[in-house]
Amino acid sequence: MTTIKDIAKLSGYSIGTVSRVINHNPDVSEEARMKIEQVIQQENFQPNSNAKQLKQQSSSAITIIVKGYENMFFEGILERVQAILRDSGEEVAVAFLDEYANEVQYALQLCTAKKPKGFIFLGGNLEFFKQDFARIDVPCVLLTNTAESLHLPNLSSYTTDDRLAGYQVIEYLIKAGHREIGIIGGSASKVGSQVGFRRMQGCLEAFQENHIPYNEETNYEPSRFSMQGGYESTQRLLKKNPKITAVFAIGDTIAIGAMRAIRDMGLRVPEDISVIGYDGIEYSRYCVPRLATVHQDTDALARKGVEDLLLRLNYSHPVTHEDVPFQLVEGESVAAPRDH
Amino acid sequence: MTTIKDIAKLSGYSIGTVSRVINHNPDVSEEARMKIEQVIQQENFQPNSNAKQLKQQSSSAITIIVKGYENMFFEGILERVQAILRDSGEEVAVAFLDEYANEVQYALQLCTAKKPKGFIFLGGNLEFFKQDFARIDVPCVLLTNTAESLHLPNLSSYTTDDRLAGYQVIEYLIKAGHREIGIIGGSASKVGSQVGFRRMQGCLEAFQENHIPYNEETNYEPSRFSMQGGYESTQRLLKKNPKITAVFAIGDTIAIGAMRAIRDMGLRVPEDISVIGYDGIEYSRYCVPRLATVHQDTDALARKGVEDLLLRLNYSHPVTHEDVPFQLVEGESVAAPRDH
DNA sequence: CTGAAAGCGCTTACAG
DNA sequence: CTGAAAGCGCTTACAG
Repeated sequence: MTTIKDIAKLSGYSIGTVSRVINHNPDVSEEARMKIEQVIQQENFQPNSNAKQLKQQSSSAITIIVKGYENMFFEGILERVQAILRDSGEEVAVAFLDEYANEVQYALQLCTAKKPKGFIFLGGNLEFFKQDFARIDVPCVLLTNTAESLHLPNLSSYTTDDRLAGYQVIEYLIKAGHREIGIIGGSASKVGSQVGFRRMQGCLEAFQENHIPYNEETNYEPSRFSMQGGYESTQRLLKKNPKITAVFAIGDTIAIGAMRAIRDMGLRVPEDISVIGYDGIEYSRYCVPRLATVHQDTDALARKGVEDLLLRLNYSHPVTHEDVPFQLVEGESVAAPRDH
Repeated sequence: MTTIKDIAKLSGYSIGTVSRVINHNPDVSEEARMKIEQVIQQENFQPNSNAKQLKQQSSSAITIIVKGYENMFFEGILERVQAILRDSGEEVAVAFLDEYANEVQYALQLCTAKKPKGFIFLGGNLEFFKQDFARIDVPCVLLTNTAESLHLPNLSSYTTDDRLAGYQVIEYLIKAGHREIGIIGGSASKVGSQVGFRRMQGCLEAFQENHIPYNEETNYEPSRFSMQGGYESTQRLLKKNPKITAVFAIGDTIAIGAMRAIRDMGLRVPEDISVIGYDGIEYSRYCVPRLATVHQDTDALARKGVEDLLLRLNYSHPVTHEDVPFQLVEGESVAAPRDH
């Protein structure tokens, strides 16, 4: 293996100077830089990251923490994030956690064990960030939730405007003629920091503004972000409230389960029950019927998140909190209710 | 941060002995071991992996290479593999590659750059392994393809018996009454080492044994492992051969695209065209109609692959090549052809 | 069974 | 602008 020593010998400079060239230290003569870079090129030299990290007392890996299994939406972002990071030459570690696990606690643990140089959270519960994030001292980015209100010094966040999107979904269903609308997904709305809470807030606003009654008891059912969760919750919801004509599943994965449940109850989508999802995963464009949904801009989320992290990793750059645009896709799964 | 030095001081032994305890070296007195382990416990000491790896000249990360994007089947395995590895305290890096990329070349690159201590390949082209794998000297496991015939000294493999499963799929369709069967997916069958080739082999055997004509020109269409690939290929296939009454998509993701394409051509599944997939992803149980498919045992694949790797990483353990059982799931997407 | 010591490949004050 | 040297935290012959 070629080491910095070889490069030093070959270039005629000391390893100190070679190290400076590698790390873009400005205190190197143009001449030395040229020569050393040429040798590095020619030898195809890669600095040993273990040695580097040992000195710098940190690991080279950026860790991506994904909340929830079988979450196709997050997996789409994950793939993008990983690809961009890889192209930037960064090492990427990935951890999948249960959607109810404490991701900040987990990150904290990793910090003492492996000292990653940064984190990207795919999904996150603000409550956990409020409690424990202060002890994390590496740059972090939260995707699909906003941490603006927390004012943490090393946490950026990028998200869809969930409140607005939730509002538009309900408005859309109301305009289609629905009055008895069910909502599925997320934990009980009291838990103010889970994904889905802001979506729910937007929904409530839309109900109020349109004077449509909404009763959490009869029109809401919590669900995990999974097909099975959606399946079971939908059955419970429609059993306890048979008047419902439209269902808003706050994740496409949930919506898939919902559509299957409706079908298994002998009803049809959208003729008997309309369904609208959230996320805009690829599958929403292929299922039968095509799913109405809120399409989140996976690409922008991934790109902005990574750019932000890289910037803050390498320079002193302020944290950012930004909404990325979304799009309500009409699909084929929403129709006017039967009676209208 | 507590280091091995602190533990040495606190326990009254030298750092050498502490290191031996950490690494389960048998040449340590019971007394020393007890005392040192107690101090490690009490201080919650984690050895610095960078220092360790620097000495041992390898990185601590096990790298998982996933071939193909939006491959829900691989993502299911990935999540399992990652979780098991994490519970074993291993660091896990992940790389998603295009399904046609050269994964061995990529692994080779990583070997010089980061020196991972092992690889798990999710999907792999045997051709690439044949060409370049010899230069990889860390333990590797290939999942969903068999490398038995390659006789590589550090490559185990676990897979479904694709040939047999392919055989059973065609047999099943024939028993259902189909004579004009289309196959979608994989590269041209000449490329003998891609996923899908062995599935195809099984299909051909079944056709022959049952004296059903099969013509690659008119009954086959290649496709990427993606919904869009499946969608487009199915349209091409059914246009060039309208007599087809059943389609075998060699991946569920492809099958999803196929079902959508059939629908968009004004036909119904399974009334007009039967569809059967491969993989048994979760979604196959939720789509409408439920997808007939070959259910691969994700869990066994993940578990056996990881166990094998860990064993070979920590002890001298021989490579293994094993088939895991599969199951043909009938679903709702296959029916007798119209004319029968 | 144990300790002292060399060394893994790098970075970074320090001195010049 | 450059080099010599210390040191990051660990492992592992070596000697005893």
